[in-house]
Amino acid sequence: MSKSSVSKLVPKVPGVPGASRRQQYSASTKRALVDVAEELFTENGYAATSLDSIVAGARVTKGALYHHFSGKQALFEAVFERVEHDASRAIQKALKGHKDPWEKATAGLRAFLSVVQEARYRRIVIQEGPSVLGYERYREQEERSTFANVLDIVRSVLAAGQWELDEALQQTFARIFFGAMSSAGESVSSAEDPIVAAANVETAIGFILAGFQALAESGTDLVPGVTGVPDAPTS
Amino acid sequence: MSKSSVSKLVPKVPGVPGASRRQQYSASTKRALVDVAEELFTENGYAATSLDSIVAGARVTKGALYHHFSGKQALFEAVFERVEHDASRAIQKALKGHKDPWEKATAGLRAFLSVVQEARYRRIVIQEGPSVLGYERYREQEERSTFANVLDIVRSVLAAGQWELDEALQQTFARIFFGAMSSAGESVSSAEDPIVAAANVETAIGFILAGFQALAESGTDLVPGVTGVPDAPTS
DNA sequence: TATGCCGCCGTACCGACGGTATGCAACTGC
DNA sequence: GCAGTTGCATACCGTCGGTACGGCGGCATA
Repeated sequence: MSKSSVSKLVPKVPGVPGASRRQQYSASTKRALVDVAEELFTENGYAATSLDSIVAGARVTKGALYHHFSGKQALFEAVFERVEHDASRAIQKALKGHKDPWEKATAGLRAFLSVVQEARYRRIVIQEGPSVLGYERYREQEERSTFANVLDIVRSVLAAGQWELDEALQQTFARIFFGAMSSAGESVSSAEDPIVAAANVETAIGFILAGFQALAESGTDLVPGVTGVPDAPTS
Repeated sequence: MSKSSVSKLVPKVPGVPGASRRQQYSASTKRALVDVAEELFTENGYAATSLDSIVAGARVTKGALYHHFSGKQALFEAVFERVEHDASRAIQKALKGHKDPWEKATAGLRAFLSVVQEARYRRIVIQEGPSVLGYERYREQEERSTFANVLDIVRSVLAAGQWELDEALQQTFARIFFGAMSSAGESVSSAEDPIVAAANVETAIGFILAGFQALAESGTDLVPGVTGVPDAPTS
């Protein structure tokens, strides 16, 4: 398998019909490279995928690859951006129409759990993203897409609880939930029965949200814990 | 810098005084390899660290390396195990003496936040661990050390709330908290001011724990959410 | 003490991979 | 038609992980 998804040589870039013939061909090969790269990166990982195998799958040569991308990492980043973009779109779609923050959070949770079960998202974004791109670059990429969705949901929930938190603390909450759901999603996908595992995750997160609701109804305030977490040894 | 930590050629393995001269030499070089590897992996990452630079730092050759390890990945795994082991010990030490589950959780949280600020733990365990070892191997390594501590804490908290959950759900809670704290720790370390960032994390997690307490006092039960999260498209 | 053995490690080498330099052919604007 | 540019192929290089093999030296045995 895996050869079936390789795009045809015939240009078919319907998004840019006004482009010249040359530009259409160029966009077609570039797209073919990203397609094949996404497939192979997902299947074998970044390090185990050779550029030769990618260009062979796209039926071009390394000359074409290095014409469109500055190197292997840049190609990975193009794949990364597309996967992130698709994921973010899917989540946004699921959020649409929900007004109640708690329902919104539940819908977002389910959408995220669905996204995180895609092999390409787990492999490319969660597993290899931080390692290949470096954490800094990984973070700034992700903050413009999926993480932004999580942050949006978190803001809604916090606003529903009448808590007024500064920007940094909201970001912290979003980080926590994002990390929690990424890790949970990873374990869901590798579970024997992903269905019940996903249900467990939903139960657990739902329980945490229920705790938020309980605190909101009782009017409990946030107590800052400036108790001073010791910083790490400089080793 | 970085050359200062390279061990001397003279054997100095005080842990095994009964060993023969040969064995001492052997253990010394093996230890030197792991030391240098840990340092270089932490500083430059796995892929950007060549075996030549490692053996040069340890003042041996590749023959020695391949005598002690089956390859680069095995060497990384040795480093990984040691870093994980140290981290787990540090957390266990912090947990000692605490009887109240909530205090225990707070102490564990602080210990973890401290550990996760070590550059070697973030780089080797969190960032590159899943990518280099593969998620399966990463998980089984980690479940014997740091994750076990988190699971222990989670069990305590859940037991304090009188909730009787099955094993899978407890593991799910632990996964969630582990991922949350890993992600949070990563952002703490890369923050402009890690001190206040750590305080924010403590506040946020503390708030979630407060929600647990509120639910425990009100006797709220866990409602399983078998509402069926849709599984991913097979792409 | 002599000797055979084997653990420990050095040397030399290989194939594969990421990256680069260069050339050329096809398309485009004039 | 013609020069210039774009898009890509070909050939090549340096580096890296990994392997084959040899030898030196400690160590148990007679």
